Amino acid sequence: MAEGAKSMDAIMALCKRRGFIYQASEIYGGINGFWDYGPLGAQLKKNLREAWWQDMIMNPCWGRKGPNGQRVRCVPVETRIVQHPKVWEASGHVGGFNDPMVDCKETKQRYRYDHVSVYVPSSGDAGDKPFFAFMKDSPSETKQLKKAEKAFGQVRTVPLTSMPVTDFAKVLAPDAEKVGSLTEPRQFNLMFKTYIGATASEDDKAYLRPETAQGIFVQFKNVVDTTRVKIPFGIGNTGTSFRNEVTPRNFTFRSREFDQAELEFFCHPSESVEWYKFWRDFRMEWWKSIGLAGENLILREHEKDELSHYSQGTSDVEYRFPFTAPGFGELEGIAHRGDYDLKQHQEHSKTKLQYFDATRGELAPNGQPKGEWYLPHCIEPAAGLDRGVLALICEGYTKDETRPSPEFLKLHPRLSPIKAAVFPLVAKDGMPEVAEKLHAELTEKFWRVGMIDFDEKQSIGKRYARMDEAGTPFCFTIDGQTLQDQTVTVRDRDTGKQDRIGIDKAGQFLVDRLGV
RNA sequence: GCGGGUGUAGCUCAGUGGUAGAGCGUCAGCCUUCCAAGCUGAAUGUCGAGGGUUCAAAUCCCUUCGCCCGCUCCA
Repeated sequence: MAEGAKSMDAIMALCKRRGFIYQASEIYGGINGFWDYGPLGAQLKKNLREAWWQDMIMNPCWGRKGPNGQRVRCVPVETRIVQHPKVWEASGHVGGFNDPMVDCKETKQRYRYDHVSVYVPSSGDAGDKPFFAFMKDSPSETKQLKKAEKAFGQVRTVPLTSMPVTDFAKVLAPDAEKVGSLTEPRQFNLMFKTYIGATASEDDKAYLRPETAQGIFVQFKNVVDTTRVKIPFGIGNTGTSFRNEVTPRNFTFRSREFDQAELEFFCHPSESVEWYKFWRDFRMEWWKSIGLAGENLILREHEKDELSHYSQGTSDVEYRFPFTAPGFGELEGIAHRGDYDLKQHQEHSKTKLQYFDATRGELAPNGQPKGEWYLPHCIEPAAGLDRGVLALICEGYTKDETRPSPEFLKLHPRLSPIKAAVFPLVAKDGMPEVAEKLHAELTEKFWRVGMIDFDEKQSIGKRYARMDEAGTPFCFTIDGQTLQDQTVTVRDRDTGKQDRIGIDKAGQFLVDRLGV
């Protein structure tokens, strides 16, 4: 790698040191899979969410036109973490959110239940001999085949799922020496359970949502009926989701509680593939625009055999995190979901979710279209905000031993929690007073988008270094010359270079660079 | 869930049975006219937690929790 491998330990240390990310409940020993944001992290994440909201909902795709030649239109919703339990039955999360696994008690291997195959005798009766389990395309396949042929002669292959669990006692696991080491299949349901009502019983069972998207589908009809939206249009939803990950890992990357920013874009089936490509490309461009430009970001189109049965295309925006390198980790999935979700909810809720499109259908005698009822197809760009924050921090984290401040965070000015800092070069000769005035002025102007810092303590070098670690892009310094000609120096975080500008131009300088 | 590693100040770590330490950071004062500079001083510790052995445990034993890595899995 050109810039050398970044150390995740160093990044995590900086995150804590500067107040970006803390372990949740740390003073109680921490809690696996949960992370809190400190002052700078909270602001950074808010800025990321805001950027998403602005560029997806308020001014979708920066005002550009979609494949239909018109401006992209999107509206927001905010739906609840707890929904009717049937929502998750309809969505498929209750049934198949995770695959059952079987464990081998002898080898401690874990296998996906539906991936294990078994050699059985063609005759069907194994007598007192074992069944030989194996994993396709693994060494166990040929090894077990030899044993099975020796035992039975003619063999055939059946999936483990077709065998009664009571027969597991006779199964020789793929890499085991003794028979009967496989546990019964265990269902891992990743959904958090909760109970509604103060006298909670099993009958009151509900779930914390595993994704925000379903809230959109469930309210699709209300949005169409009440807000004069016309297809094609999108509905955005952001918020917290929960998944009981088997293995929370890699800092905040796989957390059990995390925030998503999801858009469901509804369109006519005939235009869905074009919209899919449009969103896929825009979402990639968007991540680049906020600072993930470079070879660490890729758009990966799923292979045909990776696609869900209903999908005509899915791609992931993936970032090369230090812990995934040389591989990549998913930041966002852009999926063509067809009409799968609306159809599911239509069936389960017995509520008509079809859309009446007055611009389509045959022409009536008066020349107007008769209209067409259809279930819209849906394009789903679903981003992980915590993963986004982590990617921004990893990408921004830079180590350069030749600098006076060897560690710094190259955050895009639009995302940086502290937008600028104001320093008196020394805390005397009237400089603090001038600096405080500028600080107040800039705060007044920029508090909506981020913090403006003021610091007069210690040496100027330490103050620059602190701001470098916080990812603050610009520092204004009041010096002796300021008092004579009303100019200040502005220092660039990434280059350390300084320019001198009029003190009255500082605000405009930031406006030009913050993307506000 | 399994295996390996690890846990001492905000951070990085030293401390192998006998008074809890260092560097950096932080804070205060002095100094200082541009890059973690210098001087002086200060604060900060359930030694991850619980139990055991011992006259005495950060140190030995058991249990447990968190984090990191691998397996597995996955957005």
